[in-house]
Amino acid sequence: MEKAATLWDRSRQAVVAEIVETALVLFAEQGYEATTMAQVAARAGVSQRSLFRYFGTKEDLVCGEQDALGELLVRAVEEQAPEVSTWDALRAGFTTILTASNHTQERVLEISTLIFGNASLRARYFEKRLKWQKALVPVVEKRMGIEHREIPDPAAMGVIATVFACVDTASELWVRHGGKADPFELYERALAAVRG
Amino acid sequence: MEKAATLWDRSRQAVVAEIVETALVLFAEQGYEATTMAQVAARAGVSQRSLFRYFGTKEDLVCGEQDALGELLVRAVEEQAPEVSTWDALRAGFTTILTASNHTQERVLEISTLIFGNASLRARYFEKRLKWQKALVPVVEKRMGIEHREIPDPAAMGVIATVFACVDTASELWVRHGGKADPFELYERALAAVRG
DNA sequence: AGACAGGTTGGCAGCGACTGTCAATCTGGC
DNA sequence: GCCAGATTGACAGTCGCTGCCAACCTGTCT
Repeated sequence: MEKAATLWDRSRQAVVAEIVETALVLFAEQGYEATTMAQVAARAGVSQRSLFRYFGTKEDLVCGEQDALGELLVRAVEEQAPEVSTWDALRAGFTTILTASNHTQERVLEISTLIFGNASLRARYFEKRLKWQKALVPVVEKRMGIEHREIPDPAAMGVIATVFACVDTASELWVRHGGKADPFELYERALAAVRG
Repeated sequence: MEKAATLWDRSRQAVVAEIVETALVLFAEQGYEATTMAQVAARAGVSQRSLFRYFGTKEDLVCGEQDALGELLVRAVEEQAPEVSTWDALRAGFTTILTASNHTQERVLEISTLIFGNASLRARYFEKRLKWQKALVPVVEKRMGIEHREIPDPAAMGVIATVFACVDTASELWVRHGGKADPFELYERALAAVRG
């Protein structure tokens, strides 16, 4: 069963990757909004119904991998040594998911540009971001020595939200510079302005 | 023409307010998602087509006034004395729009709870927030003594994004406390944790 | 008063994202 | 080869939203 499951998983993963690829081509050709799910299904050679079974929403065609990245982020922050400051731990987490991404920089830029350029994709990304932030709260609280309650502490939440804010700032500027800027430096400059 | 226009505006505004009221009642009864625009139109006594003319989207039934608040925010920050720090100027802006809102605290809480509890409303709010942030960039750059370029400076953007992050943190916690907490104190605690 | 022009409304048909359902098909294990 | 379970595809339907057109209401000019 083990081997069968993974084999099946691999073939499914290949199908998913191929669908994503055709979708991205179509989005690049005609734009995200102007491309219908029917078109994607037709060109990918699956029925519309199956397409919606693979990707629950149109946005998932672009943002589908973010769940995995979120878990990775939380784990990376968790595994930072206790003497590392909260800020450094969070930055390390983001460094991890950036380097762990198995895409070329061009692909990341393409997808980021797509996301930043479309309202519903931005919304989708934002929702995922919120989940990541929520998952980080206990980790950061522990690191800051704050006891966990049902309603979190504003300090922990504020720090997390701020780091995400600076990451978003850096990402947006990186996209607007067409990838021709160092995202880490942008992040550092944003955070430096905040922390004085 | 002056008087006629305002008279007409007033009647239209009354219609809008009444529609919003019936919509909020329906949302409270059955939830946001489960309420269809057809239901709102029927109970408000207008055609579905006209409902969509008053409110371009379902989300606008809840988030409709945010455009005006955004302009108010930008103006308030702009009008702060130059010797006021950027952080204080931004906080003053948010204080302004909070006190300028012509709703009772209960109504603000009701709407905020609705928004924080639904993904598409959150998305809508987030989009508006992005517009506010964008509009604030030149104002804050000027205040920080940064020359304005086509692609903004990460320092200004980071500061703005951080203030919004802390405002969001405070808002969310305020909602989760059922309004039984001081939102300003929550904001101060979040920002204090960030700025050390 | 009556015709005329402007904007407002309602109904209808349609699009696109998304879902439930059910039959057809494919798969792995006996 | 056959059966059970999973996967797929086709179809119809819901809901948010838009374009279009005819009806209507309002104020104006003659």
